[in-house]
Amino acid sequence: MSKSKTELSASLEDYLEAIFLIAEEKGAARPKDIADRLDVRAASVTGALKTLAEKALVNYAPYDIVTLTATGKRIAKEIVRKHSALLRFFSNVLDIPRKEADEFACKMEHSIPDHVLERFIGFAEFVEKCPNSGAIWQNKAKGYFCKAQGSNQTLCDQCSLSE
Amino acid sequence: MSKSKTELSASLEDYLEAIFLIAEEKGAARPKDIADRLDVRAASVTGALKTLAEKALVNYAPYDIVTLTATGKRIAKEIVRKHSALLRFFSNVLDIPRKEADEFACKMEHSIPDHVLERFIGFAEFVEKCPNSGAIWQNKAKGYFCKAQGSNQTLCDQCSLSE
DNA sequence: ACGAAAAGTTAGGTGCAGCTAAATTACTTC
DNA sequence: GAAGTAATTTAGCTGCACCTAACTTTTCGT
Repeated sequence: MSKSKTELSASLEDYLEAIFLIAEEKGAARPKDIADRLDVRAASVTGALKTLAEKALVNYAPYDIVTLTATGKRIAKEIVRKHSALLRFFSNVLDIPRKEADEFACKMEHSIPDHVLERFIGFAEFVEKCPNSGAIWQNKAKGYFCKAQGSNQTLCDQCSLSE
Repeated sequence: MSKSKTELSASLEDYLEAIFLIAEEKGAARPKDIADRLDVRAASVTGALKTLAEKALVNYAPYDIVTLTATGKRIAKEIVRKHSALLRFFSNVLDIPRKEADEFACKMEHSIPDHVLERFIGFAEFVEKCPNSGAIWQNKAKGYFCKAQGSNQTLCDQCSLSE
């Protein structure tokens, strides 16, 4: 028995995620698509697919189209969820440019504990839903982060940042 | 010339950081201390030290004490700065338990872009310094994250979360 | 339907970062 | 100062994740 333990490396998680997203976009995932998306060579994809097949996360047959098993799909969705949540936080709360936010989310998604993820999500929801605190926050944050465009207006009247 | 490019792996950055912190705590870093701190075997430390010495980041001589070069120290401080900033954010803003916050900071510190780091820092400063928005935020956050201890009081009167 | 081009696979290689086991050096302590 | 113990290093191995080069299979255009 070869480690049925579902402990995936960051790399294998990337493959799973890529397969899932490609399948969503264009129906089915072919090795070439995966290679392009992950910016690796086709040979590397073959290797990864074999490993994932051993773990029963993808259905793989040589020269055939790649699909996720039920388990594989479940795990892929988990990863996508993390990615999306992080992206949302970086974009909406920290106001990081999309591309950069996406890249960093990609790195973090493999190591973030569930527990911490929930906090990120809660935080983003709070900032988005709370028009008072959220708005103050975002404006202050931008003013603070980017003094160039900073107006002097004090949105938060008790705030020591409004010097 | 063997890659004077200062592109360090996450692993090597961990060694650098460990050496720096050990040196701060107890004056000098010995391989054993490093091994204990990073939870690797002594033999692995020797290997890493040789690599770091090649890159002129540590002063290494067999059986001698390990010190950082000026460059090594500069880089180590950068890493520590990132680690501290992330830890602060996770602890003070997201209210993650210390240990977990520390572990996750340890993973993120190697891949976070400067740009993003500054946002985290600004965010933490804002929440800490702004007694109005900050306090509302934190209380709502706790209430939101942890319904078990959630009182019904509405700190933010325009907030749609206070249902 | 056949031949070229594209896609996929295989075989074998690299670098990294860890490991064990065995040898060496340094440190105690009597 | 000799002996035992602890620390360190060396040598060689493993697994991972990528790569290139060469081969095989599939697909497509005419």
